[in-house]
Amino acid sequence: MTVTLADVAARARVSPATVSRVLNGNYPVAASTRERVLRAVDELDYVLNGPASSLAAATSDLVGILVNDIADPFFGIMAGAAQSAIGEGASGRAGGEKLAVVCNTGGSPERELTYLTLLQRQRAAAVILTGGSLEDEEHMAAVAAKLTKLADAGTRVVLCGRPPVRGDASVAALTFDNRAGARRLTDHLLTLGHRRIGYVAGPADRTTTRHRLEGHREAMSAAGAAEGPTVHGSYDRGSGYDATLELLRREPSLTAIVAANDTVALGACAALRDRGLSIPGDVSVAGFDDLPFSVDAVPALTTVRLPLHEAGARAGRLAMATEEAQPGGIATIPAELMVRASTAPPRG
Amino acid sequence: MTVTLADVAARARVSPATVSRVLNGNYPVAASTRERVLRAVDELDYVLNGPASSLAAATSDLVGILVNDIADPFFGIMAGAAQSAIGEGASGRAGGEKLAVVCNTGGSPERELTYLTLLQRQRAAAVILTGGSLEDEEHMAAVAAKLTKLADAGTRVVLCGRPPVRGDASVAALTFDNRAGARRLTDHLLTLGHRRIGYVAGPADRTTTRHRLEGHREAMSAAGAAEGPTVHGSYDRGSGYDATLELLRREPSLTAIVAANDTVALGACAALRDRGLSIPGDVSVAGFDDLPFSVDAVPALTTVRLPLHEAGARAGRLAMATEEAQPGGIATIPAELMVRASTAPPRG
DNA sequence: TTGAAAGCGTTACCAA
DNA sequence: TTGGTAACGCTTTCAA
Repeated sequence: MTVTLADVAARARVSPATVSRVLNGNYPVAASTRERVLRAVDELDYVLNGPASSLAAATSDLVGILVNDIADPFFGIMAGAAQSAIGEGASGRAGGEKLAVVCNTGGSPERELTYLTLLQRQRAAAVILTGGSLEDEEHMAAVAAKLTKLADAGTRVVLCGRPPVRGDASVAALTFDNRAGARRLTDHLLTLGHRRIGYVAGPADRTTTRHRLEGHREAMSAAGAAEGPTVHGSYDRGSGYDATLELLRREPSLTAIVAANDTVALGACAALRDRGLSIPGDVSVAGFDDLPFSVDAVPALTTVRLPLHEAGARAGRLAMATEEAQPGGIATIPAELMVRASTAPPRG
Repeated sequence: MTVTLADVAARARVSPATVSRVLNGNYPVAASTRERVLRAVDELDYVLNGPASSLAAATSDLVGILVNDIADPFFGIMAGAAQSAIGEGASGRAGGEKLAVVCNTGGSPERELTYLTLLQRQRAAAVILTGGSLEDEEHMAAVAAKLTKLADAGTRVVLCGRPPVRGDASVAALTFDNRAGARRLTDHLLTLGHRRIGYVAGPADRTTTRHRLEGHREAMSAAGAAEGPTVHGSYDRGSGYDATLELLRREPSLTAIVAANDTVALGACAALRDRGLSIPGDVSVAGFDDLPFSVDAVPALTTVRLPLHEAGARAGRLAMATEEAQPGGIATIPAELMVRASTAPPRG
């Protein structure tokens, strides 16, 4: 029923081995032979059997990209960039096409492990984990073990925007300087004269949450400003909305709010509007990330710009083990403050 | 080096066949035997070899989800929902875990076909195509041929938010009523008294673009309103921004703008703000889709709500061939007008 | 440069 | 309920 390599070989009057070599382009094949084979492939409309190929070669052309929330543009941008980088490097087997697969963990540690197992089962060529990690000893150990096993089996592992795995030189990491970013974000508000600053944080048990909060506090104490109220929530808009209302309840005199990411910042803005407060007239808002809609949607939002495209592309290239490949290497992408719109100084 | 089924069998003192049966849960196995096998699996930390399994079973547990733009929350929501639906139906082989893989075509017809080939090569269990399709005879024929081939090979194919393939009863389709949605959106503005309405359309060669534009025009002519200016662009924010400026240039007296989707609508709002126009005081904006940030980000945006979650979940279930699976069936999800915030009537 | 043949690790059919 | 054993379709030495 289905066309196999043998059929193509018969039609081209060569051995299956030769067809395989033509398709993979790894071995020298006479030009005339190659052409005959390719014609046969075309005429028979032959499509390589991936599983069979992967079984024999002990590796597949699947590249897994794990994200915490596929509906969040933050991850979309990184995944898209990584995917492009992977596609460009096309040089593998059978046409060199890699299949970049985006896996949505939804922030659940179980699903994260499940996907890693699934990718391990598929003998994935590479795995890229994006975004912050859960700060749970047991889970981190489980993930670390899994990643080591993957790496040992020949799968390239890259962490992007997630802290490196201690003591594993086979896992490459690319991190964001969350602490410095949050510091600069807060510094900006302090420079404008704000002193009563509230903080909307992410989930308490995530690395990004902790690092950003630490950076914020460093800036506050360095400036001699009293630490304002902090409310934790998940990294989404609804959470930013609720947390902001809570901040205002605790401290009605706030003149600025720092949000753990842009999506949260949007929620904060919505809450402020609903409270009848103008932005940034009454309260200024600052957020992390670099989401495409933040500039337009929120006229006066200060944002730390994370080079998502670049990071994603770089992770993709690392995963493909090309020029930059340095397993075990740790590169940190510095947070770069960028005032996307002038946040106003406090009134009075 | 790596642990195989045979290793597990030896350790559990049973045959490989039995181990396979335990792992797949398809055949009756004595409870005591099962337990012995599972213990061995655990002790050896065995992970099934996916490619080998897929080769022997002639099918894999991969489910492909093609999206036009992974950074667009619209697709993220659909992909996430489909993925959940797929995960729930866990009943397949080897633990029943399906690997949902999201493939980003970037709207490129070539990449769309490439991904379909890749999924065909992987012997994917199902493929879900989301979003509008390019209206190009040649490309549509190529995709239709590919889909038919996939379906013939046992891959379930589902179209979600994309017009059905003519004459192929093996491909299930789930469509949005784009025409009626656009009509109701425009009707809403007309009812408020708007007469000078501009339209920001998507790319000229997409089905969604055409259907929505047709619905808009139907509403205009039915109300006896003169057709306003239309500008085409891609389905992103920057495009909405530019198109809006162009609309205002052509027709400074516009009192309302209809955008082909919410992302575009956000761009339109940004442009209006930059022009010093208040929304909806000077100009009202209406958009398609149901993006999570539209309500908060844009105070007065009228939106046609597409039941994305439901559609995605349903597509996922269709793909899994569970209760609703009706290959060849065509289900249409009606557009439902939902005023998310009161769009204002025109001034004067 | 090409061919022959031995795997690769599972599944599924046929017996027992 | 379990075991034996052909496939499954490709890759890759080893020879020629």
